[in-house]
Amino acid sequence: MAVTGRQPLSRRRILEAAVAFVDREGLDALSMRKLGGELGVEAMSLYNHVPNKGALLDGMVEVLLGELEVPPEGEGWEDRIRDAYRRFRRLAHDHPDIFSLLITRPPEAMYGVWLAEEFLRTLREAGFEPRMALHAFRALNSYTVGYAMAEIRDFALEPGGSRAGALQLSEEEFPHISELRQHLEGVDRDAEFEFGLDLIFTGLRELA
Amino acid sequence: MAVTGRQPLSRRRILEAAVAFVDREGLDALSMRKLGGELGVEAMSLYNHVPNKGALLDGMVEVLLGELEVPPEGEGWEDRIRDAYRRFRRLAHDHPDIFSLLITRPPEAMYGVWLAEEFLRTLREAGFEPRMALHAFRALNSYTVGYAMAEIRDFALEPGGSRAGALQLSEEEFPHISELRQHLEGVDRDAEFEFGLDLIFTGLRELA
DNA sequence: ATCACCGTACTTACATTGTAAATTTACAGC
DNA sequence: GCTGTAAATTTACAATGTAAGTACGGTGAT
Repeated sequence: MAVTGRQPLSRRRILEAAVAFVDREGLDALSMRKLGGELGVEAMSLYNHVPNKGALLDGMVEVLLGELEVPPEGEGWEDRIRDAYRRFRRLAHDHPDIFSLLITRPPEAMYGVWLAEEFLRTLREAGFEPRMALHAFRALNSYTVGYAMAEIRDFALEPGGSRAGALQLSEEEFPHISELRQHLEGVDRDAEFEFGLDLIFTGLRELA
Repeated sequence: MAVTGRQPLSRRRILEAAVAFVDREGLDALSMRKLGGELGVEAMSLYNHVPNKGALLDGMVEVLLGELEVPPEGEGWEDRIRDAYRRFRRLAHDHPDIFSLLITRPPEAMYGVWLAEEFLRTLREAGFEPRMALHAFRALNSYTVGYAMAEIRDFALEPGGSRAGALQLSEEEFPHISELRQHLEGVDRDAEFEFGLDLIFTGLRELA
């Protein structure tokens, strides 16, 4: 019987299906069998293109970072770098579970080299010493990764996650957190993220 | 036959054993059966004290944060806050896998409230408006979490992880990364972390 | 056309996992 | 002692990652 013309499996197709699946169902739901099912194929067939599940996860991170585009030149170095980090943060929104993978997994390869290279070039051209460029790079990276992760988890262990209103904590015991309540609704996360960048860039101008 | 006088199970004992086990063997190695074995008990016995594995993981995070101590008053607000974040970062070093859990898991309860409360009090007393205190809090949190995670993974996708020397990338393609090579050895992470805090505090003094 | 080959997909199998359900054990108060 | 209750065990099952072996389908050589 003629099989419905399913196109052949490939590493790329598998990774993309996995990303789509995880975006839809969450990382915990991902299993080789279900992913196979998604592609109209048995679980073991995947192993012809991916050595094991770990490599699959790494590949998904690879796909994720593949979505990043280098911002165009000519905006001035600071705006350019801000732009890059905005894009990076957007990845976290678009693919939260895969972004978490990026943070969590001990990396096999260096997915991000070219990205780092671009960043360093921009900073060097802006006049930073190599070592200072590295520090700046890491500071901005750390901040952005941390902020994005906090967003993904909805600022969970901080006062003011969306569910913060749900849990009742006594005003006497936690007066300052309670005080914040009213302010929390109105916080614009884009602006808040941007403010954090402001802090770091201001510091850089001052200290570098 | 008289059983060797094993002390009774308890949530606390289980959580602490789990933390110790994960510190030793890694998070992936943790299973209910092995943890039971660790305590001289069958897997299912654990369920008398912990509803499921998820709750176990949450409890481990709880234990982790329980190790945090509030820095003493009287150092001046900035040093006090720096101190708190140094301690926080140290948690990541002492219990890397559990620290990752803290970042990753969707939280059931707010472990950290009292910590946040303390932080906000300090900032408010230092003269920050509530909203600004929130922004500062989140910025510092994000940075510290991000930096600590990067350390745990050894700055993996950045130029300069410990294994960065291992992979060969052409100097023509990545000149700026290559340029950094020589500087990477000498980077003092404590100092680098501190520098990031400097950046943010400088920004705060300037912008707040 | 036949045959050998080889990569891809499928089948079967197994150890390990989390945990539900039923059962046994151990100890408290009478 | 007997009984009630909490804790520990036993048994069981479905789901997982993946090793090993098998079948298949297309390509190139004869």
